[in-house]
Amino acid sequence: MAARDYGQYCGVTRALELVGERWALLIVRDLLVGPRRYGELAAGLPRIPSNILAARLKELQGAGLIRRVPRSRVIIYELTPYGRELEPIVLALGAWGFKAMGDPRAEQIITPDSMTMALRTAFRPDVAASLPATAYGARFGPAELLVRVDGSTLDVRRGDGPVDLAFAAGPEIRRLISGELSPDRAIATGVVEVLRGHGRLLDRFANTFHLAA
Amino acid sequence: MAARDYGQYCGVTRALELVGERWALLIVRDLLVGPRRYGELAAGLPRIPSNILAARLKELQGAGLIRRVPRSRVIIYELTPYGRELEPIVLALGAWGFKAMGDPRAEQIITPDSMTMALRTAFRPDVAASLPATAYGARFGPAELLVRVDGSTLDVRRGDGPVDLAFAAGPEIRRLISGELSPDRAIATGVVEVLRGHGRLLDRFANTFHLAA
DNA sequence: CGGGATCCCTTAGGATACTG
DNA sequence: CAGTATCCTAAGGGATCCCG
Repeated sequence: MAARDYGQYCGVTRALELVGERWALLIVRDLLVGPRRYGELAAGLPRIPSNILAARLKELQGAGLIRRVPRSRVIIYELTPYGRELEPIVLALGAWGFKAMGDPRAEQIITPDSMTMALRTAFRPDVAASLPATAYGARFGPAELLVRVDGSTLDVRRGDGPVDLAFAAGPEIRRLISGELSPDRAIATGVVEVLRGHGRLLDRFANTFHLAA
Repeated sequence: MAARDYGQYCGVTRALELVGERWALLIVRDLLVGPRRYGELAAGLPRIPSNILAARLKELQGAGLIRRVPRSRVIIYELTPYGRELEPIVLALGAWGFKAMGDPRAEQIITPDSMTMALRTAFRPDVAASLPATAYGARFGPAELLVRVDGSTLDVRRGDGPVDLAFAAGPEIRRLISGELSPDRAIATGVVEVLRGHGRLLDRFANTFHLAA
């Protein structure tokens, strides 16, 4: 239960003792999107063995990063304030790792929560502030996200709703975010399929969400 | 050799595949201080098995984070630009982990490189800019650091030199950095032992280096 | 002596099945 | 649905040895 320690009195080692174990930071990533039930976490991390998920949840709880809250017959896990302080770090790791993402391999999936965090990472509030409020419906495989940008604020949630532009895309969306692929070509090559609204709005999307590659 | 993957197409998972393995980020931490030889890395990470150190160095090299440079009969390891981009992340992890550091346990050590990174984490350039240039000689157990603050720049290196204030301290120095312990009381209780110069300068030190607990 | 490689053993982690 | 229990593999730990 006590995580393996590094034997050093150092902030970095302490941090790694708390969230350095395999899967731990991915659980945090998903909980940053919102409180989740055990089954939801398992669904968002399809390759995690259930015993490991259970063990990590206990460790994170013991470390004061998450709370286990019974809510009307079901149990939900949510981040404590201390756990939520990891948000900038997780986002920074996402931006850093983004640069090393090659092309997607067949077995690699995109989950709603990971995509939500990716959008948060790529969001450019200053750019968004100068654009009209826009709602996007983004479908990535089975994940349907409602992305609302209003001024410099971003709200991403699951499900759909009234949107200005609805589109479907595969993992190749990465090349749109990185600027390797223009919105025009993304549509022309079928990387992005416009479902509703005018394709021109994909320009706005690409301007609002951008990450260096 | 290929790190175990998470099966997700996501920046965070990619980052963890590159630096999420045990010890990896600590190697990066030490290399952020400067290029190091194999033996120096091993000395700074006393509990790492040598086969693991060798394996991590190969993985980090394969991932393009570090370079293996032969230099006049010896081999040194240094970060690539991509590896150096981890600096803000490592510092942020250090600051976050700092809050969860309890009191030091007997077997926990302080290494020169970890202390250097801790000072970088705690450094407040804006505060320093309004103070006179100052050189500190800080001894933490066996580690002797020369800490030079000039305007908003910080330079930490090993060894000593001409300083305005020289002091020795144990791991309890943490409580000075966090503000739990005033400089006066740090000296009075023996947490900090002034070796040279005027103890008043410890005020300046505590103002220059501060981390929330 | 620096820079590893090898051996053996322990334990975390993965796959799967099972239970309150 | 929310986890345990079990079994097995592979990564990590510790010591020692090797090679240029």
